[in-house]
Amino acid sequence: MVTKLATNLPANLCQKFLKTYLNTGDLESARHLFDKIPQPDLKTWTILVTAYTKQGYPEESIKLYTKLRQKNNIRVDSLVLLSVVKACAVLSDVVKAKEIHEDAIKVGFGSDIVLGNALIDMYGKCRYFEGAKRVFNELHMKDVISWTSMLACYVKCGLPKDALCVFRQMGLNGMRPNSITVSSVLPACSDLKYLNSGKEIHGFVIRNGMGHNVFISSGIVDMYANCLSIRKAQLVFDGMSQRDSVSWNVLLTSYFSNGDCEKAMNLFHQMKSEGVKLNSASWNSMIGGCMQNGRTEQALRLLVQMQDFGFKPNHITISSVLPACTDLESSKGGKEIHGYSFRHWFIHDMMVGTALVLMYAKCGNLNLSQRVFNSLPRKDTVAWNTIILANSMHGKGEEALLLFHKMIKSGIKPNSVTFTGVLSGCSHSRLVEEARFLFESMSRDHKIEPDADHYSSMVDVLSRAGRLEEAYDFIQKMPVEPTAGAWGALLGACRVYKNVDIGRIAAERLFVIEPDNPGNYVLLSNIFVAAKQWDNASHIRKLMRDRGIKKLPGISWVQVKNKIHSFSAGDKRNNQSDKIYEFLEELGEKMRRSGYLPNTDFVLQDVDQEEKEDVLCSHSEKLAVAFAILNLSGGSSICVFKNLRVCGDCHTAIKFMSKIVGVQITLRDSLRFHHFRDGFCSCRDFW
DNA sequence: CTAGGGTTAG
Repeated sequence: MVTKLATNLPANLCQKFLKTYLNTGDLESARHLFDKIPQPDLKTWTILVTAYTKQGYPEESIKLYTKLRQKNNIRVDSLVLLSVVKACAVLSDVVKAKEIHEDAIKVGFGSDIVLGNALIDMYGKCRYFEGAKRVFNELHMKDVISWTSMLACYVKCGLPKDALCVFRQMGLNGMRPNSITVSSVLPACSDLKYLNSGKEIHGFVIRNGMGHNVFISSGIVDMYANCLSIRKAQLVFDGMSQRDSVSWNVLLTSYFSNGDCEKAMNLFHQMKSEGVKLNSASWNSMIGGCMQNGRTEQALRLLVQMQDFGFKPNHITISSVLPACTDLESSKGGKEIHGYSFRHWFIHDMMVGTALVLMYAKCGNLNLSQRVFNSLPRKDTVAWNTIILANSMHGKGEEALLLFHKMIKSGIKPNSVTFTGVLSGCSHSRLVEEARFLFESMSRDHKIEPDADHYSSMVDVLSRAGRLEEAYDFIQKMPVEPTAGAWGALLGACRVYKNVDIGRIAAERLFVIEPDNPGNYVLLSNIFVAAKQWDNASHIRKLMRDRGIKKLPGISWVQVKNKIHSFSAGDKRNNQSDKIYEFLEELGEKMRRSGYLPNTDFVLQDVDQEEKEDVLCSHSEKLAVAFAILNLSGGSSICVFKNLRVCGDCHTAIKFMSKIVGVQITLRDSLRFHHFRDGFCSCRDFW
């Protein structure tokens, strides 16, 4: 009835009907009516845009606003902008944020402090501090909210130093921080581990009687846990006049981030027995804490318990527990979680989506990873970083580069992790010049100073490309202290390229930086063996014995019919062991005939040639691959996981296997994925 | 009318 009349109704009556629908929450009828109005005026548009934002449909709000902008006869005002700014903040969509900012400039928001503040907040939520800074500088007058929003923006963007700077400046400008300012600045002290600044703010809180605010006191607990000790944090917590669930959750999280899982568990029991009202966040803290401390199984058990207590896992729960599915060991639980996120529409949450992209990539399925990424409604920096990293992990350096350029083109700003991802892609695909260009463009074009990780990545790029002297030269000239990562990359390449001199230097540095890492000793010993320097090799092995360092046992595992089967070198525990060794021997014959030469440089023991070949034959990855091939039952691809780097001989052998048996073999080692197909590996033999 | 605590990437 109403919609039929709409074409004839005066504007103010239409608005009245619209409001009536909206008051009862009937967005659908409201939209229906709106669509029937021939020439809605700005006020009518604003009513609907605001309604969409308020009722939790930010996408619709922005869509409608975009439509409005296309109308040449209507100029947007600050009221409608305010609504759409809020919507954009919820979505944290930088691209849209910039467009809306442009519109706001046309309107001239400079004296509209409310719109200006909302814009700063929006940019903060989008993690785009440059935009926020521009708005902040353009504001003619600034109030506490302007300063606080700017400060919070810096914290969100990972720039705690700038946040503290804003905090000091607002004092100099005669602006008094309020309780929200204080609770926003505390995490900055926490991040920087600036105990003195933290104490200073604690003093300010006490002097101004803000100590009773739970937001603030919880922030102080967190600050002390990060900057000083969990004991001091506990003391402050004990002295708090008021505590809510969040205060308890903060302390709980602090114990976990201190690695004290036992204390955290105890605290959780205490919470239950003292009748503290548990909420989803308490369970999320427990699950997230267990995950960060490698207690995968416990996290999955808590996930079940949480539901027994009547709490539904939410998108935060899912994001934090999804990494549990990246090892095949927990793949069963992982599949359940995956199904759960589908059923509950968490797939559309950016963080869940991003965690899924990573999960699929880490499980060896780059295709699905890419598909989830493509289906993401919006892609932020973290999402792009993840897909770039996923491609790099799988040896797709060119794709990683392509994605990087796409990211820039779509208006998403790269951060330091982005460059770690692309550079690692370059190193796995031998893209030396591309990497050099990227590395130089970091500070020049993107204002990101390379850190130790980026320098290590460059060492890795040069090393894997076989430019060992250049890499060594680069290490010596780099302005930051070379990390174990840098020397490790160089040492690994020295094994591949059989360079004794540089390998020895790199290893000696590593023996100082990480004396307990057995991998370095093994690598150097392998290098000596390959160069037939038996004495040096046995010297290294003696060094290992003297220092009590044990070689980490290599373990490979593979899933066959929903069960995980794991293998160690020479393993005969599997009930198909006889068949496996028989098969490998048979296969070895065929391989030799097509040109395979066992490379005994990769054997540590002092045994004769024939025995060495036997040892090679029984490496865990070969056993797992053989087992998987024997149990293919019609399939054409297998996926094997190994805890250490793949052995060089196994790498060659598996290439032959893929050709002779005609299967696709995916092998994930500690560093990356190898995709073997028809006698070739995706890593192009630079593993 | 505008700002705050637990979650995602190495």
